[in-house]
Amino acid sequence: MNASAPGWSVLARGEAHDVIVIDVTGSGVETARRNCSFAELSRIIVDAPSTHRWVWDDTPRWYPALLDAGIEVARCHDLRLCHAILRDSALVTDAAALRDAQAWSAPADAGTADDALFALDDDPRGVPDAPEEVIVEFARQQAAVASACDPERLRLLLAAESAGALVAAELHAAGVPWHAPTHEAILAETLGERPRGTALPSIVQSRADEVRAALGDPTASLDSQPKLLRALHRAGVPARSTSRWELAEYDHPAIAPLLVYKKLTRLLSANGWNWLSEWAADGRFRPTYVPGGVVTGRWASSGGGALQLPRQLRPAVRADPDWTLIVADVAQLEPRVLAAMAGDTALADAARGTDLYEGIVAGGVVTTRQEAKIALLGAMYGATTGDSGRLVPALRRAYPRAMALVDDAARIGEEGGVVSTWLGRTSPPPSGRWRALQAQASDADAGADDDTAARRSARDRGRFTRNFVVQGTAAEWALAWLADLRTRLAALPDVPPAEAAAASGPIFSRRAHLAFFLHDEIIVHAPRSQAEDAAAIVRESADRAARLLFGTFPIDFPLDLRITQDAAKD
DNA sequence: AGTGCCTGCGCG
DNA sequence: AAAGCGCGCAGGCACT
Repeated sequence: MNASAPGWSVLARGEAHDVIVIDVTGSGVETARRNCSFAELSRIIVDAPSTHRWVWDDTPRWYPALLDAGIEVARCHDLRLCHAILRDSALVTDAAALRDAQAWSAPADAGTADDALFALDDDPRGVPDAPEEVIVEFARQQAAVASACDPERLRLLLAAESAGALVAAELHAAGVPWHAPTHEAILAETLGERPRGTALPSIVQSRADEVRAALGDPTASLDSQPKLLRALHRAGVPARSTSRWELAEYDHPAIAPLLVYKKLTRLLSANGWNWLSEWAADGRFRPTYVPGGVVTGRWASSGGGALQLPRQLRPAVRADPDWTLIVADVAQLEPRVLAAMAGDTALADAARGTDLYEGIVAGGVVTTRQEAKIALLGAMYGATTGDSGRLVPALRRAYPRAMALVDDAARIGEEGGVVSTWLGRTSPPPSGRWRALQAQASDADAGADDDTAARRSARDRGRFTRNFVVQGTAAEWALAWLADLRTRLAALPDVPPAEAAAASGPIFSRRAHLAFFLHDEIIVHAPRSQAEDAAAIVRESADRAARLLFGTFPIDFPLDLRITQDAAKD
């Protein structure tokens, strides 16, 4: 390889455990091919310029092993993720070849995360990794991009999505610094001392006793929804469900301790001592992130409930000694994205300060911040009734362009069409079942029930496509933020070995690194000496993401950012 | 014993 | 059953 020329290399798996490195031009023309060992591959990657792009079937099958060996990859093209985008994108004029290549439509498989590359058993349930198939798929994708009506946007999306795959692997490798003693203290204070065996912690048991006493039913089951419902009925509480919101409606002495009991058992079962020993025993919480796991382009996760960490446990996210956390989230990401997409300067004006909702109040559209918030959420989610639905018309008058964008997306969805994000991720077409339901309702002999069901499913789909364009574009903004952030953090110098945070692994123990990501929020774990630099990078990356997506349109994405020891909200 | 659905609740 | 989007997970339960 000519180390000075930015380029592309396709990586594939050869016989036994060797790797086939195929140098290609950006348009997919093959220029050189060779076999190598893992050690040789590591050397090739380290020696390549940072602009070189590594093309591979599936990031979780390559990158974890490289990270373990201390090798970082600057740029990649993840064929599985990009296939899914290109196959469905409305920007692509001819996706037939991609749709025919069904082997590339394998869903993300968390089981490939830790083992697949160089594993002894090769039972790849995922996408193909043989050289010929990988090369052909790459060529298909390059052709699809070239044929698109806006190739640059798609290239941006594919690069961002692939960078996200790298970030996901890095987040897993580095982990969230987790302070078990703090977690245990929260559990002890909230639930009571950890019991032996299967007994309930003392405070949980006390609340259960109170509920049963108030019900006059010493054997009432509190954990089985149907049994609890019957016990409530016997005690004169005619609830139809056992959800918190409904139970709170009733005035009965069992309700208050029951609501507490439910809250405590939730903490116990979701993030109790078992969770701690299973997921954070070594001082790091390492969830498996699943880039592209949500149709809108958001990430999903599997294992440990990474995307549901209760705020209550945030204090347990704590920097290592001599390190700090930079905790940053975007204020009102989705409405800002909507303003920019729609070119709605009135909404962008409202967003000018730090609080978009206050901006809407200041514009006289509604009278309180709370109203502004539920109105805007209602507009993006498709609320039609209640407080939210009532306030939406005021928004429609004040911000006609933004509202037209989401209203159009909803109408298209109701009619069975597809909608796209800013960079070209396109919603899936309606299912056969959905189309059949609509067709049935328009039959001459359709009954009123058919009609009702069809209208309802049409509106359901409209709310989905309405939200898709906003949620999906917000996810693109977040990917752009992450991509720039990881690159710039990677350029920070290593700190002296004495300051290393050993649990973060061979790469991330020595400099600031991403530790957590959740839709519109990131946590960076940084040596104290790098905290200010890293925080500046976090802010600058947000600005660069805004410009990358929306150019000169006057919208900003202010961060709530703090440099702290732990992630508790202060 | 394994599966798949339902309810409920955590997160954005 | 929080009006309205997107998720994951635990526990119970009905089914095979």
